[in-house]
Amino acid sequence: MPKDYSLGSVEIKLSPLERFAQFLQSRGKRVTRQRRLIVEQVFSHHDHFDADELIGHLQDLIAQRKLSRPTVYRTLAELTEAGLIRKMTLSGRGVYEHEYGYPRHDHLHCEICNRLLEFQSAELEHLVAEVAAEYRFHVTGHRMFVTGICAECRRRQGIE
Amino acid sequence: MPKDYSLGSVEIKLSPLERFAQFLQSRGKRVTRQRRLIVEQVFSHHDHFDADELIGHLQDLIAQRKLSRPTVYRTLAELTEAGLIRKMTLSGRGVYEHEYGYPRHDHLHCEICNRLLEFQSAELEHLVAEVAAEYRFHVTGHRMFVTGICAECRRRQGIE
DNA sequence: CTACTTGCAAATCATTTGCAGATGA
DNA sequence: TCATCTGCAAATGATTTGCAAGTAG
Repeated sequence: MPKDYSLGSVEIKLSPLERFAQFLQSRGKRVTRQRRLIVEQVFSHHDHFDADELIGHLQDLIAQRKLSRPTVYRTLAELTEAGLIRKMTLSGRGVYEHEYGYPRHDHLHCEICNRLLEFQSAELEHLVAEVAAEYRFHVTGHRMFVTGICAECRRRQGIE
Repeated sequence: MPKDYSLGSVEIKLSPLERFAQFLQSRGKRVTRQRRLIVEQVFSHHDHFDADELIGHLQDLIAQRKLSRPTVYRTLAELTEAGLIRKMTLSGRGVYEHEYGYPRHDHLHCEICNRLLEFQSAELEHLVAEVAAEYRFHVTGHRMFVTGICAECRRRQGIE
């Protein structure tokens, strides 16, 4: 029987915005219009994104000067600190994904379409623990990227 | 019996410089004094390094204008392309390690001392293959980073 | 009120590039 | 010879910062 590497979701008690508000409050920071707008856009759909893509989605607001590029960067950093999103670096630029409400997972990165597929593996977690024990290393996290070509791109390449 | 995650070395028939010369030739490129100096420094000891550290070691030569910063970057790119070294990105900046003459491995990254420990795991390779098969993903490589605190730093922290 | 925020413009910082002179095969 | 290289200075591009004006609590 093949194992299931797919992802479900994790139950959450607060909306991302509520959770962020909580974080901000605990830091003596304020819930501003800009921060609200950004959180809403970020959590409007589950996807990996970089700062430019996010800014692209917020283009209108930026054109109307309701929001600026630096504020987007500042807020992304806060969301990361708050644990709402997770930041990784792909070929030099920051890439983000939801952390709040999503289970821990790792990635398959397609070199052709640049997409990130997610998978979960209990064995991997176990293996990490085993290696760490051997090195007397205290694990706080891990990040695994498998690079290659996804099924779709392989098919497409086969055709072309 | 605990498993062995440590690394040996891989037998090589050519010195890094010879191998690089071969690569350069195949590309119609030249073996210059600068490229020689850089390869020699890079392979003078097994370690992880970034461009600045390497440039630091070559400081004298740079001061004497026998070598320049852009040439170091250019040569690092060529060495990577040649498969002599492997490039990774750690918090935004490029970090390199020997690939030629060293077995495939993954890393434990200490958040305190910033050191990279290497480990090898056949199980990990196997796991990657298994997950990839499930996704019909064609693997070309993988990169795994376990982050945490190394034994030395834990001891030091325990003391302080 | 007033400390935290923001937009703007300018600064950073690692890395890259254009180009005229230098050099390896 | 002469195409490839190199150093220099300047460009890049993502991200960050200083600062005066705006605003949440």
